[in-house]
Amino acid sequence: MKMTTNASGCTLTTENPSEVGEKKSVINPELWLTCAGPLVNLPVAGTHVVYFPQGHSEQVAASMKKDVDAQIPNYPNLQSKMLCILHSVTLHADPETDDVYAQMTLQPVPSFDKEALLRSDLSMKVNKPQTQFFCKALTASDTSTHGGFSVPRRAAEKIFPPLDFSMQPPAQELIARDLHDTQWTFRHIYRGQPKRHLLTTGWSLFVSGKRLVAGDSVLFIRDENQQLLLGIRRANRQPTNLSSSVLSSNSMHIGILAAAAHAAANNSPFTVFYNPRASPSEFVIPLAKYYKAVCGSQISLGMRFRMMFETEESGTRRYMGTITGISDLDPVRWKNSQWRNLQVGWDECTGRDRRTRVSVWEIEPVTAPFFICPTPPFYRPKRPRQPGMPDDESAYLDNLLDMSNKDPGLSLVQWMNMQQNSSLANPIQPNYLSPLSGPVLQNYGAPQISQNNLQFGSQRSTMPLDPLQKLPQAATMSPSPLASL
Amino acid sequence: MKMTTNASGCTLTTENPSEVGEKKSVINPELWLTCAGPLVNLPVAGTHVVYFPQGHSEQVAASMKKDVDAQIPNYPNLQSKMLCILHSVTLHADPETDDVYAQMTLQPVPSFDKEALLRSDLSMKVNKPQTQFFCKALTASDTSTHGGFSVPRRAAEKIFPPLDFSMQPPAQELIARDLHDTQWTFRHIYRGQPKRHLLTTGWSLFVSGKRLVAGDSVLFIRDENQQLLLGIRRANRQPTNLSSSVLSSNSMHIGILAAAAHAAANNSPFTVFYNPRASPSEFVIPLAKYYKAVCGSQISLGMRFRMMFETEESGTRRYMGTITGISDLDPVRWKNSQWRNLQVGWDECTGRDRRTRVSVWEIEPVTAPFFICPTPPFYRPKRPRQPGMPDDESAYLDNLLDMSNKDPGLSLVQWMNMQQNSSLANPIQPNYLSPLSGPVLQNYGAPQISQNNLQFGSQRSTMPLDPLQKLPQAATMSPSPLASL
DNA sequence: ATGTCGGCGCCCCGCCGACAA
DNA sequence: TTGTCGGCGGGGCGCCGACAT
Repeated sequence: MKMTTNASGCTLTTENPSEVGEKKSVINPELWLTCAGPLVNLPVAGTHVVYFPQGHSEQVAASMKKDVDAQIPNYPNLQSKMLCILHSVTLHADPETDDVYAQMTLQPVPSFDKEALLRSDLSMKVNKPQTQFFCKALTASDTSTHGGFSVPRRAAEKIFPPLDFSMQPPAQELIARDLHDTQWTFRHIYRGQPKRHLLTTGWSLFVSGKRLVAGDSVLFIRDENQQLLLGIRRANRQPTNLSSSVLSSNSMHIGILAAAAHAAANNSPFTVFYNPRASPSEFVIPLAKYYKAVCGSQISLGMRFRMMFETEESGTRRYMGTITGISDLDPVRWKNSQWRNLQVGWDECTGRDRRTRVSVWEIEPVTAPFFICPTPPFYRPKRPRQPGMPDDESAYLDNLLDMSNKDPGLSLVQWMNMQQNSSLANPIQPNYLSPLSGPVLQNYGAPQISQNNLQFGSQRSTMPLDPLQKLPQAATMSPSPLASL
Repeated sequence: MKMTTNASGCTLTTENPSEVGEKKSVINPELWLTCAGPLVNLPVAGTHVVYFPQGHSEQVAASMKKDVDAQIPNYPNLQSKMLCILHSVTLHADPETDDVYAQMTLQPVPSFDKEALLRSDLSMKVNKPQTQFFCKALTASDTSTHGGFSVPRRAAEKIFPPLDFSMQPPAQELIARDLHDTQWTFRHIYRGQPKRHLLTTGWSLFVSGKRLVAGDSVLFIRDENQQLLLGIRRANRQPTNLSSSVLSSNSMHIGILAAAAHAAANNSPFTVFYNPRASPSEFVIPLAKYYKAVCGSQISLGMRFRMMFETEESGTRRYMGTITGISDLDPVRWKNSQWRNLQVGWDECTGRDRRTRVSVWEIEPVTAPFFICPTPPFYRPKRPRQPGMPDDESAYLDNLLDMSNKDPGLSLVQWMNMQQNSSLANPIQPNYLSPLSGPVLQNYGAPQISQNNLQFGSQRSTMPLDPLQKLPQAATMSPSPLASL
């Protein structure tokens, strides 16, 4: 198994040749991430994550273009979320379609400690190397057999090696490798009236080889060795495998739930696949991201927030929205789940995916104006929190713990209670509770928390020692209540 | 849902447009069966079948090119076989690869009666319409862009409409439809020196459209309306979906077992997919086929048998073999399962698939010579059974019941006991037990059998009325023991 | 009987600048 | 700045019979 070590010292397992067969190539992580899109943030191997079976099931439903309707057995011991150690993350690309996906090995753990939270938070900072790239949606001319590919001027100047403009016309041979390490060669020429950058010879082979059509996107990046890499993103989000021909949609959903339930009961490892472009929402969330979102924010009806969306050109853009409801997405199967339990409205059209439900860790709360939120419980004169603004890292971490130790805002218990008890009639009047009880992270005496049924995962098995961490057995903290409370 | 009724009055559900999407075409059953191969025998909707989760799991493993190795939770209440009603059979073809597969809806039932057995036996006789067809493996010349398709002389004369030989050269336009009802047109010409049948114009579009390579096969059939249909069979049995990118192999296996266990516990319907060309063995067996094989034959070490194999040209051929062992394929997970529990050796090379393990219903026992089988328990002077020989139907059915009522040979209980108790040291000496007890089918007083744990499926739930059958509630018979005895 | 190849006609792939949006 | 098109040259697709097996 090949490991790459990034700047932070965290390891990212990229490919397991023994499992994929004779394939010897290693997926380039930068290229994989660029293909996955600007919003995808893979958790780092060795850190703690929160796994949502409901979201996992949702991704399969999206891949199959089918609802989760059929009768699926209840797994009463299966939580709506599971605290896990992420043992490995391997990057893959479908050899037929070039669709990127990740394979993650998770192992449920009953609780986490301070260091795990710190490590998770640290890992979130170093995940995305900001590689130089460009991404263009293919036009009808680009994909027709009549001609080549028209390269946007800025893109060519930023990514491609500089041309020798003493030549007439200036031209060079470009060699780029895709996710499977296949080489593609193109003739890059600067000609025409007015002058423009074009890819000619070799381009049609690429289009037909990848079966690209107008609307699909192609992207080029330069890695740290100045090597040219290229990837594709298909436009039509229609699932190719309408019916799986191997397993019924029902069996797939059952398989996911049963595998998770079995792993939870035995604290044993299990494997999931994450397809970034199949479904809009991630279902394996870094612990720190989850923790900060759930413990660090007040969620209330009428609350204003911002959220990131992907633009056509693979950029990001924030849209403003308002929380219009807090309710279970599936009150029958997943009661009191935090998975997409916020109903939202948007100030403007958010493009293709009009999401009406999001999870709390997907949004950035905006400090409410005084007439809506007269006593902001998060107001700190000395260190105001600006969600979404990059801070000095040490200050940020300090802030994270500071928040937990001194001013946790709503505890999770309060928040969950609020969810259950609040009447959702008035969308303007905020109906959160003011912070009353002590901070969660000060509860170092774990037993009483355990009695209160506040642990992640299964209660009947004792916590196995995490093989990846040799931490002193400090006090464990369990700030999250069970959804089945 | 479109239903077609064949000669016997049995219905075969062919396609469910609402589930596949906007696709309105109905899969032609004859074409589907021809593509599936001569050995495939689909059970008929409305009849009883025996479902083997182990075989189902095996097919998924073959599709994924992966062993069933990972830790899979035990389902102690899941039998190695389940008696089911087959509610529906819908035929499908992968839109990308044209691979044929069938979707079956099964519902566990605890027992069956005499009429169910008769209906199952009847349904086996009417399944295969012997359509006229030809099948040719494509040569390098057939698939190259240099030329067209060379049609074997006999094939063209048998399947294609006759040419007008007054023309110079004789030629016509052929229109054939594939499994998706897509029309393909070819120029059929009789020319060259020596004269031969060729498909020219249109052929290369077909080859590139289906992505055929040398070694793949193409087949043409004429349906009852004299319409030309065509299908393909790919040569390389390498699974296209090496890694599923949606579900881990482990979750798939768990999904199969959990779905079957849930259905068995609740006597509720569940759905399976059967890929005829992914794995060599069927895992949904008509009840009568299973019953005749298990109750109608003696199985012993050293026993001689014949078995059908598919030839290169989509024909059938029998190979002779010897039973060299009787043992569990998976003694840990599937103890005392009848799934491929016979180890066999072959007299000659059986071609590509050298199967070393088969199930008893896959073979045709050959009456052993006297020096090996001194007291053949099946010897009936008045009506000797000739396995594999087509009999008069009424006589055959009579024989089936006759056998059950008067001379069942080994009862299943005896046979299972034999499996467990026999020492397998001597491969020549037959070590079966001689028939001792009375016939199973005479045990009409079901309760005592139920006490002996001889029922299919779950015991705790009562048998739900089969909605497809309005049979008089005759006495039920339960000849099969549980594998977990 | 049929797989492969040389010959060769012509279609269309693909490179070019001219426009226009 | 860049999407589309007419022009047009040449490579290869594809039809033919000649062989060989």
